Amino acid sequence: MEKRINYTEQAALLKALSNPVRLQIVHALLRSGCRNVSCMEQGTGMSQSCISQHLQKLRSAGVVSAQRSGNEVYYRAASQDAAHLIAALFDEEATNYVL
Amino acid sequence: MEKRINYTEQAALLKALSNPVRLQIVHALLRSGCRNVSCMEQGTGMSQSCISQHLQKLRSAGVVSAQRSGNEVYYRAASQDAAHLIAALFDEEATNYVL
DNA sequence: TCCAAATATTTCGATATTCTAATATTGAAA
DNA sequence: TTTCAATATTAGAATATCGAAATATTTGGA
Repeated sequence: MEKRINYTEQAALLKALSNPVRLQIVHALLRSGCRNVSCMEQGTGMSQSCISQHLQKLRSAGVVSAQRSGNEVYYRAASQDAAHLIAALFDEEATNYVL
Repeated sequence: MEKRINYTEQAALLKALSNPVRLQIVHALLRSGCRNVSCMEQGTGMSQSCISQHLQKLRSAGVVSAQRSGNEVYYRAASQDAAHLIAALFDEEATNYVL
């Protein structure tokens, strides 16, 4: 029974994470750091619009999910695969991650 | 002693692998499959020029290395980090990889 | 209702990516 | 030396990405 590999799909995951800002955002979420946009602005030094656009991409890739609470929107890492990948990338334990 | 994280650098590795053709090429190299361009043409269905250009990118990212032998050029996976990452992506053992 | 805070969306210019087609290079063999 | 097979390079069109600026939306509170 051969393992079926979809390179297009896996490449899409890599692509979603292949930007420094997005990578930092997801990593912070996994380590339970920044959860809303304004915090991510601080962390990355990018504009609100820029962060929001990156979060959009991450959402449509299924890497993060969002939940509104009053004025703010709380983001969470939502992909086991992404977590697994990032753990390997940074040589960390995925079991310490929050998702 | 905090771990120093360079998101730009790690994102660059992800980016180098974030294309289906490049991902398949590197995966095949790691599994000791295709080693020269003409074989990769077969495997991916892409043109010779296209493969060659992707190999260029992979080389400048340090993911593969090349060695000429007569008419042909043999490529090899050259990055432990990339191997580690791809092993996680495909849920395989990096110890089975060739590099 | 009106306003302010937090976030999202749209628009736009600059740059990057990807592929094909055409051409160049390299090495071996006739 | 000519030629062929393998690979590399260049050029160009179509499309995607990125970030800033401006504007829109949503929600809670005065």
